[in-house]
Amino acid sequence: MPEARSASGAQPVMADVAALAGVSHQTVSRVLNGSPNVRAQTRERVLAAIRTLDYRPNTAARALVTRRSRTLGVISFDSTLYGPSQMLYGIEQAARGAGYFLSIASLRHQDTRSVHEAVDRLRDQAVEGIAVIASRASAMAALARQITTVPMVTVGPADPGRLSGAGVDNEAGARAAVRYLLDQGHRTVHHVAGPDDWLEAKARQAGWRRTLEDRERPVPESTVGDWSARSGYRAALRLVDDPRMTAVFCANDHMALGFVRALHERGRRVPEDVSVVGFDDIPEAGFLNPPLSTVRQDFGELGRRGLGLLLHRIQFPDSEAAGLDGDHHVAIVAPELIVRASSARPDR
Amino acid sequence: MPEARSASGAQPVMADVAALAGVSHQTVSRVLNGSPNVRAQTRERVLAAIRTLDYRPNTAARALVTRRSRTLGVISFDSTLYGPSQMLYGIEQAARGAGYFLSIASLRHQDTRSVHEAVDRLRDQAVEGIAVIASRASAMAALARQITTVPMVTVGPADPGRLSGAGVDNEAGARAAVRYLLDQGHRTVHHVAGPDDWLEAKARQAGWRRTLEDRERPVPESTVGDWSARSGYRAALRLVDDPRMTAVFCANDHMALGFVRALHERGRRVPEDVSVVGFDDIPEAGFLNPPLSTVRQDFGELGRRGLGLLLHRIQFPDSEAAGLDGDHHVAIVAPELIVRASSARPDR
DNA sequence: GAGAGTTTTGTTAGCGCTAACAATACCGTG
DNA sequence: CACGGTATTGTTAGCGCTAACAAAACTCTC
Repeated sequence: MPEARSASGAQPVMADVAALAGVSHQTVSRVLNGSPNVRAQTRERVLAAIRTLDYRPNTAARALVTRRSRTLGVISFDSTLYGPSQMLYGIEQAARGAGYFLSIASLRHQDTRSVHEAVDRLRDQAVEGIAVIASRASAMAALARQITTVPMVTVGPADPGRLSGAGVDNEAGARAAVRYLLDQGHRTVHHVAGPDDWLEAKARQAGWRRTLEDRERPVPESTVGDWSARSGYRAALRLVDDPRMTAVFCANDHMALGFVRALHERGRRVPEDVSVVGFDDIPEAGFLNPPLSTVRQDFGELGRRGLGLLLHRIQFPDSEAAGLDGDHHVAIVAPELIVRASSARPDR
Repeated sequence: MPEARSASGAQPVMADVAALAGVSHQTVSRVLNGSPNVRAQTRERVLAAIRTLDYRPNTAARALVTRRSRTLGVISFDSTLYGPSQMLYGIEQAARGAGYFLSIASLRHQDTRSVHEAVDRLRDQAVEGIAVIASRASAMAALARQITTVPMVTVGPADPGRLSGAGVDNEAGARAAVRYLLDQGHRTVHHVAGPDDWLEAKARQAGWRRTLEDRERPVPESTVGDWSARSGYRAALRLVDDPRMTAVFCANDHMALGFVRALHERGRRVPEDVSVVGFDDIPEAGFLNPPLSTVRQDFGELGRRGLGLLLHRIQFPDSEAAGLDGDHHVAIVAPELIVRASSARPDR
């Protein structure tokens, strides 16, 4: 006979299901957890009872006894950038596919303290792993220093030597962009870099610089922006009067479009007078005025790959045993140059 | 004397802290939960022990006994749109401020089944409330129909009569844009709408249409896009040869920029030949070619307001007692017209 | 059809915490 | 200094579940 509780309005518990199905609660648990040692007929009865009561196992009770929260955490940033939200989506998909819940902690600042707070917040939640969509060298360093038993990966820039993670080969992307511009016949290529402290910015700048050096071209001073269209606009105002500037590689698309805008205002045509190449391939890049040549990164894939790495690490904790200097697995995703109308041969 | 466990490498538990501080575990619990009836000196001893052991309360155990998960859920969508990620960020901030964890469930499709799956997923996690960043009328209807004891709010479009939520007054924004264009001297205003099924799209279209009707202007057939720059581009190709088209109101900025691009390709100047106004005010809107006039919405504020509503609902469950047709609280955020260079008086 | 092996099911304990109550310590008063 | 009241601390039970073991119910063999 069913327990008294079963009729009440409260959430049904396992005992209610057991009573309705005429079995012990342990048998219900076995059905729920896919134990093979349950008679098919019994399983059916239990499943029917579960449906009847619309029973849902209590996650907290389960987590308490199994010591597994089945939750992963993501640390992300306030950002109007296109990339992070795409990566988050990729991560969410992968987490769901693997049967994990996903909890997020976003940061206003990428400083050490905010990062620690976010990690603490997720640890309080007993997440089994953390994916970090971070990019500031300082933030990454803070993470690497924070001793934690929770597996962690980074998603975004490839940062070999610190934490494992999935990253785009930013340097290769930058090289491809610069090489292409030089091949078009430009004497050299100017650069609008991202903020100093960002790994992506550094890698893209390094790729730009090395390509010029390899080909023995003059290396103009690079300008630093903050990823925003506004900062690209400002950078252009500083460079626009230099007649030797015929090609610019901007560290992201938003700065590139701001750059283009300023050139336009000052009467320098794109691409006839100046070629501009961006980075990211935001969805609207092909519909800007003019359509923007850029380097495409597959952010969704990045998120999925990063999460794959994290899951692996959760499953085989020993793979991290090597420690901080060990072989951190880094999944490198190759970027792809997309040529559109904002770049061309120099017009002379 | 400390329990045997305390020396082991495992996570410390409350009993370990109690042993170290020389009190009962209940006193530790009291300190943790801010009970006033603890002697200051005792509290200090306990806090010291907590720090020494780096103790963190077990969320699962807590949730099990209190029946509160201290977790909220967000349902969001795969989207390259600027709005959703901003709203998510606003929500996260507000949730953190209120001491809640935030769990996300994203959807590939906005169909009924996906929506139900997402809700189930969050319910499995025992979230105390759900914020939905949704916009499809069908998805919203599915939500409203899904009987759940979990409080729910929507964030994004104002949808009075169904679920409570925070929304932008899209119709007012559209009216402002159209009124402005008419005031500039345009005979009428064309419209590129968002997808049929989206509430924002409907509201903006309604605002556009009514404003024209109020002023007894001809109402051109509107074109439907999918929010993407590409669809704006295509819409423009269909309209570009109509010489009577001198002003266009696009339902979002991405379509607007695609629209501008197509006009440019076909040799129609913006704003001299055609004025274009968008909606959203994406951060780069001011740096497009030409800078885009648009209607600004404060997505972050929207997220915060929505979450505020949700928290209220969690605290006072009765406020929803009115049922589906009752007084749903809707926080309306007013949008703001931003005039830039993509719009002007008709040039004739 | 008895015995050994294999499924299938049931019973018990306990995960780490808070709620409820019980017990003590402390306070000022008459 | 005994007393009632209050502030502080301790004890016990149980949240809903799974793990470990125990018991029962089937097999199959000879």
